[in-house]
Amino acid sequence: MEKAFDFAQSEERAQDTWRNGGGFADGKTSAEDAASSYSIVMPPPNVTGVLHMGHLLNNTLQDILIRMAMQRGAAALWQCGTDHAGISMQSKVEKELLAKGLDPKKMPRETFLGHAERWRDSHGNIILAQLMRLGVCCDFKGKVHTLDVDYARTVLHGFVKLYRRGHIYRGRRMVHWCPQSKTALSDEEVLTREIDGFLWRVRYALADGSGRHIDVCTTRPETIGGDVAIAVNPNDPRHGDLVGCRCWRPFPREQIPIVADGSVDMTFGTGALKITPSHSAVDFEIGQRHGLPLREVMLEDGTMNALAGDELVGLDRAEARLKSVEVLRGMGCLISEEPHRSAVGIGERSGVPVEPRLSEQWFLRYPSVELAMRAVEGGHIRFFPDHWKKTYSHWLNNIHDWCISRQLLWGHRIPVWYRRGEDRTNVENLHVSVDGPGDEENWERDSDVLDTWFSSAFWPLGTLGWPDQKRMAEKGFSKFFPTDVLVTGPDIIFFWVARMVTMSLAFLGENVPEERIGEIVPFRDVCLSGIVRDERGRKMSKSLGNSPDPIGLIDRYGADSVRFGLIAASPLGQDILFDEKSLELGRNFCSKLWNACRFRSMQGPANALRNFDAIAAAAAGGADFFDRCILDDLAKGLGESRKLLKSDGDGSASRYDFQGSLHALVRFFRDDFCDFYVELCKWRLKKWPIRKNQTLAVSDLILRTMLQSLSPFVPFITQELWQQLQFGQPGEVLQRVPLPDLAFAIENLKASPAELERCCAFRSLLQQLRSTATGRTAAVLLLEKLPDSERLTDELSDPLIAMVGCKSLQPIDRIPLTLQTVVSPWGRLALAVGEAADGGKMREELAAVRRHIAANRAKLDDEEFLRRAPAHVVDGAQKLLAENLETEEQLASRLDAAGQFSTDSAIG
RNA sequence: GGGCGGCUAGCUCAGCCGGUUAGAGCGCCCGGUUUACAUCCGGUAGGUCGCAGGUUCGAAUCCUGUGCCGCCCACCA
Repeated sequence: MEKAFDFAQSEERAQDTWRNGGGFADGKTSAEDAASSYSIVMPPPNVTGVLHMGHLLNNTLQDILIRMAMQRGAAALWQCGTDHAGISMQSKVEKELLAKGLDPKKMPRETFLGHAERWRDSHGNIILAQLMRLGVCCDFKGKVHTLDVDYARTVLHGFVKLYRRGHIYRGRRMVHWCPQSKTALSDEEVLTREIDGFLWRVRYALADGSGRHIDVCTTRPETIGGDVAIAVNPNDPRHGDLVGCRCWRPFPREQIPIVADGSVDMTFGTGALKITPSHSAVDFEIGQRHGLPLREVMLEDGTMNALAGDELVGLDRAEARLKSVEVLRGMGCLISEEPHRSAVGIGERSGVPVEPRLSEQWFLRYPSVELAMRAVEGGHIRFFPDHWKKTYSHWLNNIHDWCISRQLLWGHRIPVWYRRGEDRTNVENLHVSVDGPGDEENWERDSDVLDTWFSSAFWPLGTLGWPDQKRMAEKGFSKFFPTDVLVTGPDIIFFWVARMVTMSLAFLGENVPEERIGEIVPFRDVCLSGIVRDERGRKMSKSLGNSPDPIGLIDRYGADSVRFGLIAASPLGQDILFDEKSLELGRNFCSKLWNACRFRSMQGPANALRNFDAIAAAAAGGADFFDRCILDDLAKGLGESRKLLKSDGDGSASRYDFQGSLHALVRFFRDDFCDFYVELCKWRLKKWPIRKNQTLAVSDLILRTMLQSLSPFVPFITQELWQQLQFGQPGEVLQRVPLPDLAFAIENLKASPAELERCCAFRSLLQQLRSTATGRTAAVLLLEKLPDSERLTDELSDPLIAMVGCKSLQPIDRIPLTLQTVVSPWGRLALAVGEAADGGKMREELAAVRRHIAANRAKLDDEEFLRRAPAHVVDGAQKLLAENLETEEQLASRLDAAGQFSTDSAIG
């Protein structure tokens, strides 16, 4: 074997092996009928996107789960694909066209879509190719794009169904409008940000010629042209007499009424509110209540129209605000200007303030909301960490109808046709279907497309062929739905997770009784990973430049190290602070794994022993208690690892503790196997050749099992080593090799409780002796053989010496009292270090032990404790007390003797 | 204005349906290359578990209050 692990070469080789050997989770198994199935849908990345750290973490987690399922022999499907990403894709293409000197606004719909499709086809799969570098074994061949013909049919079908059930309707309502993208947005796509601005107090003169006036406070003077009234609270004594009067709008100068409305907050500003129904959702409602007209002063691109006043027309809304202040000041209507912080809606994609705008849109009244809540409350869908279900429920409890139409070109065009030249508001003139009206020439299709998130709400359904029975059968809908787990970020619980639940329940939930909700949810578990932040806790962003290039990291450290590092650094259910240093942990571990296997390969080939059971049999012959104990450790390590990362989909509580699960494997491998067992075996191999095969068989048993268990986490290096050590047939795909039944295989190798205790004692003995020996190479190990102790065999004395780190082992009749002794199976052991024992340190220890003794005695003297505490706790306290008393006695006598004996003379 | 999460060793975090003397990794410091690995091995030091009350024989863990830090939701113009 090579001296070091060459990840670049191994990655390529492993990919070949997986490609040729069915290494991807395409739902197929070698067995005719898999005993179980397991499925995950990958959150489809944006087709415009490039891989970022979040993808890396998220997909590593999914890959671990799916590989584990494959190892269990389950029919495992990991559906991947890409999302067409409506707004961001459209603006990207528009920008490219403008750069080429083409004006996207002036081209026909089809021309623009042609450009977009070409761009998508040439760049769209970059992100999946990048994911492949990470080693993910999703079903690349079965990838789905949300604009694929079949998937699009799913989406349109869903629309039509919901429309027919009365859940989708068209209406002229206030929506969030993005003047940059020139489309409506959903509530979720608008972020609220506190923005520092001003509050202007503006004077409106009464029209009765009395010289009286009413002042309003506003943050948006540019919309004054849209004012159609002033509203005051009917209970406000300051303005009560003005209700019913008319006043002058400053510009364009026109009389508007003063009305009374209970929703006006008397404590804010002057208690008078200017009513601009076309540009404020609240004002719109007030306007409706009072039968006020609408007066729109802004165009869809955010520039002011003629109604805004001669001074403002043509200006952008931001310029118009400044200008309007200037105009008001010139007119003497501006009473004051003070700094004011207010919450402003910002378009999630565009980053510009959105405008409330009245427009004709399609809305979805969410279906199955109640059921979606019950699905989670009843435990049919479980969140990890659990507390996210509160966020989910809170959102479902407070949702408004969803504006699903977008004034874009790129997306699923709404499957609605209007009879040409007829009144669109008349339902008679509407056609809603997936395939359109037969006589299309008489109809005109709705020009809007659907919100991208509307289409992704169908992801688990559509990728499995719903609602087409034939495609569902092909795709294995009955086998793979519901999916087992959804791994994603908590930031899209609203956007995606909750919406998928409502859709699945709505379409599959007809006539399903409550107890079977679990069969119609889109996924059983939702595992929310943290957000990857930089080492200082800041969100990674392009502008900060703190986001490393994932592919660059893979190039430099290797995919396994990146995966390992990310897992090792991500705490359970919290954001992860990414530091490149954590990748070094991964690299170091890979190196350790490589070297341990290299050491094994140096002892001779394992080629005769490809069969696990044969190895187990060879390991059993003549095994000593160290062999039995290391296998016991192995079983414990594996058990711990699996407990923390259960993914059987058997309904038992999983923890999705990836970090803990990996750590349990690493701990066993490094501490128990490499640093203890292998070190021990070095001498056994050297001094006792007759047991070589047996010893190597134990090693092989462990290495095989570890390679398999680690392979979901670090698939490349394990695949490479599996091949190099010839544990499997050439070309064998490691994730397809069934996990051995370890418990059964090592039945003959089970360590007895006594042996385990002895092994454990031996190791703690080593540790005690080492701490004394550290830094003292001249130390000599003393053995005081007791009458009933075992014989210390040659093959154990050498490793003992080596592992303690001393010079030699010397039998002695009586160990001096000054030395700390440990009891071993071969008698009492002590370390003579050639210098006087450290009395100061011993006195410290003695004081500590005495403190413990006092605390323990107090506890055991307390009758309440004895009466109320459970037996095992009392027993424990008693046992501890006894141990401490013994230690105290030993320490005391050593201290006592310290003055009388010198270690040098004892060795002589 | 509501809601959620965090506060444990220098750093990042476990432990939290109460029970022996609070753990890990990294870092620090000390010591080590005898045929896997210095990308390594061994060892030491380091914490009144944010704060204050309460419940209990017993609290990092449960309850109440409170302080910081972060996030999400919300139409005060």
